[in-house]
Amino acid sequence: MTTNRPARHWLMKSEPDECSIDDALAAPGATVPWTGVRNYQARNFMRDAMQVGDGVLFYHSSCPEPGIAGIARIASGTRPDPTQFEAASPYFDGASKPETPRWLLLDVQALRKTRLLGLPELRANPELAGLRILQRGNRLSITPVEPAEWARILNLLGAAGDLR
DNA sequence: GCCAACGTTGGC
DNA sequence: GCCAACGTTGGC
Repeated sequence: MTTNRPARHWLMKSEPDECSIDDALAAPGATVPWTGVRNYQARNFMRDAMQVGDGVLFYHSSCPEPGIAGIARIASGTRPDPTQFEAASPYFDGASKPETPRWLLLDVQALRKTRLLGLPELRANPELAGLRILQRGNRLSITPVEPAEWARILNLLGAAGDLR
């Protein structure tokens, strides 16, 4: 309805035990379905704001060295996350019905692995002080990244040349 | 393993 | 609709 796009860049958390940047790169087409989002705010980002081609910072969380581990892109629109209907899945949601799926996913295509840009280094950059991931108590698994933040991070990763 | 912070649930 | 209790997240 509006032509405004609030964000073109995102940070997406993944536990490397579940899906690391290496796992994503090794997947067919380097593309993985982003299963397991069970938070309404994150779901709404996928549903309402994220578009094919948007840039993604691939973040490793809940691991010995949390931080940005790679660059990816949004590779599809949303569709229902099948794991919500699988009783054996840790992501099972018995309250969600196939006629009205509650949870969505989209495909994420890994573009490249980077050096690990860890939290201490992120915090050391005043330009990145506004990063949602650095805010106290932030738990959102998908957060928007401002254009200046994206540019700064790609710079730190030495990837500014070949990726917008 | 700890614990602060947050989201969700459910009784009222 | 309030809010306490509970479960989860995630860095340390």
